[in-house]
Amino acid sequence: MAEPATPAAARSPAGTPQRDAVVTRIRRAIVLGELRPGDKLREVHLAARFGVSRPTLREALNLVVQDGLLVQEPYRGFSVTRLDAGAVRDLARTRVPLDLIAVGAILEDPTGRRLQLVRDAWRAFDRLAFDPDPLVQHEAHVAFHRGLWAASENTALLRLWPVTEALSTIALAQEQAARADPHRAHAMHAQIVEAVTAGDAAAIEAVLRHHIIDSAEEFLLLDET
Amino acid sequence: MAEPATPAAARSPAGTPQRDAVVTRIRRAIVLGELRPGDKLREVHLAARFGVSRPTLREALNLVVQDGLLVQEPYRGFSVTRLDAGAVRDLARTRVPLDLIAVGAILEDPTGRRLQLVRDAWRAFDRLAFDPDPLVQHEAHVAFHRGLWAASENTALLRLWPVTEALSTIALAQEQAARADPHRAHAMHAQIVEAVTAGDAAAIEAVLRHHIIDSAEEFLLLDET
DNA sequence: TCACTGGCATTGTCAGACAATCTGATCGGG
DNA sequence: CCCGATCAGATTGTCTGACAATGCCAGTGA
Repeated sequence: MAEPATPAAARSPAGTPQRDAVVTRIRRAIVLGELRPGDKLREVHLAARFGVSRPTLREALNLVVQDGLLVQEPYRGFSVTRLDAGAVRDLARTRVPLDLIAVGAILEDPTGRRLQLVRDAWRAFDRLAFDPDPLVQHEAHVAFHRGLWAASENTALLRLWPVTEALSTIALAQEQAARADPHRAHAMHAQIVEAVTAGDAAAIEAVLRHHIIDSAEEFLLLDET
Repeated sequence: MAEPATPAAARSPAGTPQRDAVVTRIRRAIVLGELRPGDKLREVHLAARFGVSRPTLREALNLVVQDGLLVQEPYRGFSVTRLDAGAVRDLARTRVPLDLIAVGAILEDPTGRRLQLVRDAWRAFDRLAFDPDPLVQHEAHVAFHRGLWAASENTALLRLWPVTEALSTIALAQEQAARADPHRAHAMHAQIVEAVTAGDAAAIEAVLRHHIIDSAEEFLLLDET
């Protein structure tokens, strides 16, 4: 009553719901490795840290659960998803055909607009690929792949993207130390754009497979021996 | 080790949080056509109808949003997802390759366990395909396709399933009237199981394509003319 | 040593309230 | 008569604070 020196409502940035801001901060914490796969999340602690109430925090957590970054067990709480070696292999094997669906749609477009979208995605990535902030690097990398799917203008693919992105993010977060070399990622993406522009289906499949399977292999080497 | 003598479970299955029960009821309402694509959902009304508080209801709604059955616009509320003709076509085109990934993994398994899982899914479907309750029919149909993906033992595919299922459900709900003929679905699924058992890749792709694209066409004929 | 029974920490849920925002209808001006 | 601005009601987003349900762990007794 007479002591609300800092009312929580004072700093609500009247625009986007706070919940979405919390979602972003949770994602960031995972990408940055502050929250590691397997970590348990305690609601009161996080709510205090983010300056929101528990109901709002829970809404945010549930959102993150649904695209796979977190898992929830009833009455046991939320924890960061942990992928085993098989899951990473499955992801790699599944992503290639999905990327090929996207590329197929891009090449089917006679107007060339979709190809232009790919080039736009490339330019955006190119600008940020060597940013000093590793979070920016990660987001640029992810945005490029999302852009590839978006360029297909396939709405079903776009719906599947968040799940795919979350799984990939976890896989990367798991091997926090051996983060992918930005130069290699840049070169790989350049090859992808080049192959798509050329329209050579076989080359596209080869380079995509190389990029994705290779990333997975790198992870598997660390994880298992 | 006494049996779960939970009397409080009068309105929700033992152990599972009420929120999950609400999620199920919302899904059912959509499948049954009580909630039609495009309908707005008012929180107070639904909370009263389901006998839960608004925070709990919102948690449930957010869960359903994430796999695509609902959409949420800030300060405008939740509404049932509506797919246009292009989205349905995209979905059909995207599902075929995904199903082929599953089938590929099933055929790769030398032990035959995955094939057995397919047959299990078929048996479960066969038992319920002609149930008088249309909801049971729908769930049996969906469960068969999920079973096909599950039989691949590909965890990435399993994660993608909820999104795919939600989109398919919406597409079906949209043409509430012209519900698929259960006999045809039964025959189609029989063909799929047969082709997978035989291991004939070309035949599998043909029958899958036929089943999925055909369902989509049926929808498109109603929607567009 | 091991099964069992508490207590404690954490999650699941509720109720009511208030602020922020959207919606639709009314009203004044061109 | 038509059109845009304004205002009240309705709806969503969020908070506080509390209580119930469940899981976890330590202490107890056989």
